[in-house]
Amino acid sequence: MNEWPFSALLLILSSLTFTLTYLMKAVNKHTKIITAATKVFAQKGFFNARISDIAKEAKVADGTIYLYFNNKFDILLSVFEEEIGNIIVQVKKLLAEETDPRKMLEIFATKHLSVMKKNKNLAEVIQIELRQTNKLIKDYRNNKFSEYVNIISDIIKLGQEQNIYRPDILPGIAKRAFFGSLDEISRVWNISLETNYTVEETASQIIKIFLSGMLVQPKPAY
Amino acid sequence: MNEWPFSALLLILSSLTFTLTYLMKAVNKHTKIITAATKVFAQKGFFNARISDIAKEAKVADGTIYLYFNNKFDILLSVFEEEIGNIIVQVKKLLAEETDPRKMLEIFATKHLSVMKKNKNLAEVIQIELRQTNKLIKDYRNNKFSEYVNIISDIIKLGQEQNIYRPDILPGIAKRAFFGSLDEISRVWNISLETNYTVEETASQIIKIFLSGMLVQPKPAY
DNA sequence: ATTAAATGAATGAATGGCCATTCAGTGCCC
DNA sequence: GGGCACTGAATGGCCATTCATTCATTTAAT
Repeated sequence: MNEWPFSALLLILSSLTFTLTYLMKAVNKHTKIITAATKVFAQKGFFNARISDIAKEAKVADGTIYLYFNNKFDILLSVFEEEIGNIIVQVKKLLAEETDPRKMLEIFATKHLSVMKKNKNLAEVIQIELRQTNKLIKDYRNNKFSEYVNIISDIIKLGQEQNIYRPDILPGIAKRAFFGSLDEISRVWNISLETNYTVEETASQIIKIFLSGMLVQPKPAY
Repeated sequence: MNEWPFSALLLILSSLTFTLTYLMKAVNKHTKIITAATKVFAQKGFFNARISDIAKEAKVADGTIYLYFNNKFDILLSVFEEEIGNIIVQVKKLLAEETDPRKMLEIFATKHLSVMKKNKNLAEVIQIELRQTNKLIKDYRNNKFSEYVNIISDIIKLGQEQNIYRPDILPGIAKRAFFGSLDEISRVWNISLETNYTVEETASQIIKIFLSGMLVQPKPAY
């Protein structure tokens, strides 16, 4: 009776400690492996990356990786889902504070370019490895990638409802064009050694083109 | 004296036959292997493609491939150089007959999309494998790919000289945006099973966006 | 004209290296 | 002392590349 609360406390503490330790360790290892894998995949490409490279980078044993992932391919998928998920959350948060569809597109472009410029490893994984993968998965999996790109078409539809964007623009095509532009630009940033335009300059050019077009004013009929 | 012309004829015929046979065989094998490799790479990806797959597809022995190519990677490069070279020639020929920079962009878009739609194997090799590869080669090799994309910026510069395109558009960025749009669209065509917009519809949308922008008329200041 | 080397293209089975995955073992914590 | 995360050496399969051999064609010799 006297000791019961104490031992209960101990029990709770102990279980709590255990749980925390377990989770922390698990999360840390998991995260460490994901981070390491992102880096290694980006540097060597998926097929040239060795499990032992990832293990070394993450400072775990080769075998440990198989305690957290089923196989090499599974690592790639996890890298992607996790990383693009983060970006989606960030972008949506930024967009929630803006109502002008013109500004919203600019926010998307700026965010995309700055993330890709800052995190070249991630950028390379998304641009190259993801595509490899998509090809295998095709439409079988309704992936995060679609969710990401659909943010663009949602903005365009919103702008059309507000009579800001032309109704004859097909959002399904325009979203591809817009994303493709950003993707190609960040792809080139990643492979070229030269210093480049800033994120802001580039986003501004892209917005200029997509909102107003390349023709001089006043517009000739075309 | 009597027989000389005849034997000379024979000699010519024989040497001709020899040359033709030799060349035909060589060209055929080389071409057959390239064609087979394009198909196999597109279906399985570079790293999953087996030399034996290519050999089987080309109906030659595994070893034969090494009489024409140094190694697997060399095959990939050859596939690319050869195929994109063809496209460049075709596009340049089409463009030579047009002087309006607006029409020229449309021609480029239409040609690119139709080639990529028609030849899905090639499209996949270019879109995915080439990028894999570019990453390894980086700027070490001044490749055909640059030549291809620079066609776009040349058109834009031409248009700027003629005061048709806005001078504040940076051709180096715009070319990436334009190519990226086309590339992303044809990439999606390739992985999705649904029937899509036609080449003409799509090219028209792209041109609409890049020439006049997505904003409604009259343009609000932005 | 016929036969006998010689050339070299083509073959495909064998080699050898690489590496994803496994699993028997270690040590830690309860 | 047993359960657990973790380890890393060993395994086994795969596949690019090689090379001894076959086959077809040309050249040379008689």
